[in-house]
Amino acid sequence: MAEQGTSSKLSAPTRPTIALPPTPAMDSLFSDGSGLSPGPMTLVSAFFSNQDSTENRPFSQLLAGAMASPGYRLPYSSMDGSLMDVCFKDGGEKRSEPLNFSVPNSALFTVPPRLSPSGLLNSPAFYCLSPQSPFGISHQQALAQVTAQAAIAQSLNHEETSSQMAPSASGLQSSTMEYAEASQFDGKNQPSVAVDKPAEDGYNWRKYGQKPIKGCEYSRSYYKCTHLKCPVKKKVERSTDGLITEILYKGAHNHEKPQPNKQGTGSSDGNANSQAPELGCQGLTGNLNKLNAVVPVCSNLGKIMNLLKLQNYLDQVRMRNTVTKRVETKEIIMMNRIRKEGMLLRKLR
DNA sequence: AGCCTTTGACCAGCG
DNA sequence: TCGCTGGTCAAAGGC
Ligand SMILES: [Zn+2]
Repeated sequence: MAEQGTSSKLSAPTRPTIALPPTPAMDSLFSDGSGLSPGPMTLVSAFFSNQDSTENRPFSQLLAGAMASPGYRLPYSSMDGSLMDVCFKDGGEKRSEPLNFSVPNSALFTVPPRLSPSGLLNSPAFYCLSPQSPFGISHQQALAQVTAQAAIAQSLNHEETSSQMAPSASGLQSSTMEYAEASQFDGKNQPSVAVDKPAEDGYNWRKYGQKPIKGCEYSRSYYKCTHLKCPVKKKVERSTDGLITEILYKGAHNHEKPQPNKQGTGSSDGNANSQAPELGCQGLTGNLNKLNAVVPVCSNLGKIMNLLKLQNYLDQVRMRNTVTKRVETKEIIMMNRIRKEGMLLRKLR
């Protein structure tokens, strides 16, 4: 498809992608709340930013900035210290260059300390950070390692706390059902090889195709949500070295995230990462969605509502993190072992 | 047994 | 019409 080619190529040819899964919460965040209506395919990308320019602003200023600026973006700070810049854009619009560089006046703000870094660990953004896996292992093994990497990254990163967020206003009001992220990172604390599993977003995915694209410079994997009658698909684009360069979601889930004990039956996507039930926040989110349906998102009030939903989502992420850690224990052991082996290999060389 | 990934084939859109 | 590219199907095999 034409709309994704430009973004992936220019965004980060050799850089991993992080995914922002279309969870209902996120759907409510970045859509008009209409829910399931599948609009025209839209390309939205996110990019890591190498630069560490950070304007630390409280959440209150975040609100002010959102109301004042026509567009804003969401740079997350990844666990390995790299900065992940998440951008959203209205549907239908093709983009030929990273948004980070095209929105000079965007309001940058810091993620409240309540989120980072532990909360960020399980954020959709961070889900995508983990996929670079390492060692050319099987999907199943990689799946397990995805979460392990997250935990390890957390353990290795105590100093990195700066996180910026500045979602595009147009993105927040976008009703499109497909979005993508591309990213880059320094890779210092990351395994050098990507994993086939693109992201742990809490849903179960079944791969149904893979195609070499762009003259075999990239390969694209196609996934479907395994939930019954769920139309959501995602495409994961990887460079030749296996690093994820782009992830595209299409459609909206017509179901909640599977419960931890229902996620897959053992060996597939989304199993490694348990999800806490999105209780507590769900009601508020739902109410906000209803409000949003009444209040046009283009208005300041609409923007505020979106930001409240964003804050709400971050709260969910924080809650989820506590549950995930337990599940990750085994993977942590495995990853530590693999890392030791990697260090031995390096010494041998 | 069930669900997954892999992979070649097939199809549609486009220039 | 032809060739290219992207998206999907489905058989085969693995876990
Ligand atoms: Zn689904």
